Amino acid sequence: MVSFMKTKYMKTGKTRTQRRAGKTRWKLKKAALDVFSEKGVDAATVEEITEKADLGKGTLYQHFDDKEQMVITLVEEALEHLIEKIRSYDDAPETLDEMLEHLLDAHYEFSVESKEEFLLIFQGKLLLKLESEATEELEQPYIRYLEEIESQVAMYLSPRIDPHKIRRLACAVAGFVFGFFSFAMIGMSSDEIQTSIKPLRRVFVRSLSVFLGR
Amino acid sequence: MVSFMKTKYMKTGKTRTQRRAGKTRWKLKKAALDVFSEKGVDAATVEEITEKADLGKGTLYQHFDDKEQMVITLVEEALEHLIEKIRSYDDAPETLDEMLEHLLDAHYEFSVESKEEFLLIFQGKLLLKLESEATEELEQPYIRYLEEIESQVAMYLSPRIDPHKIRRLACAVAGFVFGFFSFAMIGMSSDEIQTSIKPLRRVFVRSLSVFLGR
DNA sequence: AACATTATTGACCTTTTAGTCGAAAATGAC
DNA sequence: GTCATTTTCGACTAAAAGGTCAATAATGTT
Repeated sequence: MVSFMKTKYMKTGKTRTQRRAGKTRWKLKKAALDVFSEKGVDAATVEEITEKADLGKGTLYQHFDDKEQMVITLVEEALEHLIEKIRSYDDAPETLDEMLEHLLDAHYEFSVESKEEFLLIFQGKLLLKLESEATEELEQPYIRYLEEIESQVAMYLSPRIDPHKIRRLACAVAGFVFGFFSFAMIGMSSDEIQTSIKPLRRVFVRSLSVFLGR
Repeated sequence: MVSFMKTKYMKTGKTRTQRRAGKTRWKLKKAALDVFSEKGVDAATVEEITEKADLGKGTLYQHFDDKEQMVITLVEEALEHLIEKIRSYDDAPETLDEMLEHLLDAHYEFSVESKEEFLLIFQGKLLLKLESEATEELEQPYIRYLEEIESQVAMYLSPRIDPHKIRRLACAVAGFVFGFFSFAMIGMSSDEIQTSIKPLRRVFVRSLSVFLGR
């Protein structure tokens, strides 16, 4: 019988069994993220994931309903991380331009530091447009992400500005970043990408700023 | 025995049998494009395609080696169409700005007129980044597409301009367009997309133009 | 230690799907 | 019309992959 937690586990609130399960879940997510970003969500197989995680196949189904649920979980978390990145800055941007630059930088850094999650977000976005059962569940976190960008930008704008206009701006920022990198990965070396983003960022920011009527 | 073409077929150079086969191939491509853009390349099955084309399964394998080969063919054709769209304009752009605006317009119109091909191009680009056997064969047409943008733009620039800079510009144009629409499709109605692209286009063009040192 | 609970396992079952092939249909040549 | 050639067809095979579950291992409780 479980009754309630023994005193010796009060510190972490977790028994060893729970920690083991937690670690297993983590290993599964890590492996899945790797495989998804490497081969694509659809092409990835459950066995590849469990193999990479060095776990039995059944274990995955202990922790997740199915592959689709797993994708949703990972996309949600990835977008959460991206949002965190967007929210955190060393020193707060003082002008709209600075904020826009920060946004592009945050995306760029995220694409470098968390390449796997970046690729997953990109894939998930595509899945959204394609007929899929999970569309609604998957759409939610993307909306939240766009809203985060909007709210960050809105701070620098008159409250009377057309919300649609801000939405367009958010789409433009997200689209430009994801789109540019995706094309850049085809036609440019990673060095070139790095040196390219700086000057392009400046002009892009300038144009967005103008777009918002500054 | 076939010997050589009879006079009555000299006009088209095709017998009725050949025309039938040609039409069948066309129906297969059309159906595949629909299914690929609707459910995604990976999720699409061969039977869905032949079903939609109202043809037997074996027929597909008469015309294409396999699904992958089919994807490559369709992506190549789609990019060819996009390139044609880029090349054709009512009256030739006179300035760099006009050319850049034309480029964005061409992409936008293409995304509306040939939504299926647009989505396929988008998917193919993603496949490129993911581990895939067809990577090289698929990469080629995308490079050609980027080069087409570059050559269009180069006409308005001093020949001494850094080729890398033009490549960056091409990536930016392609990335912005594909990325923006992809995100716009999540967060905006198609009316909003349409009214959004105009003002964004102008400022984006302006900033690209500045980027090129004009 | 003995027993209860929870987590893990991988052989197994089932469904799906790519790809094949001999038969049938359509067309061409005479 | 008759026979050759090309195209189409769909039942069939084999392989792959998702998902299940009874057995096993690890941990928790007394």
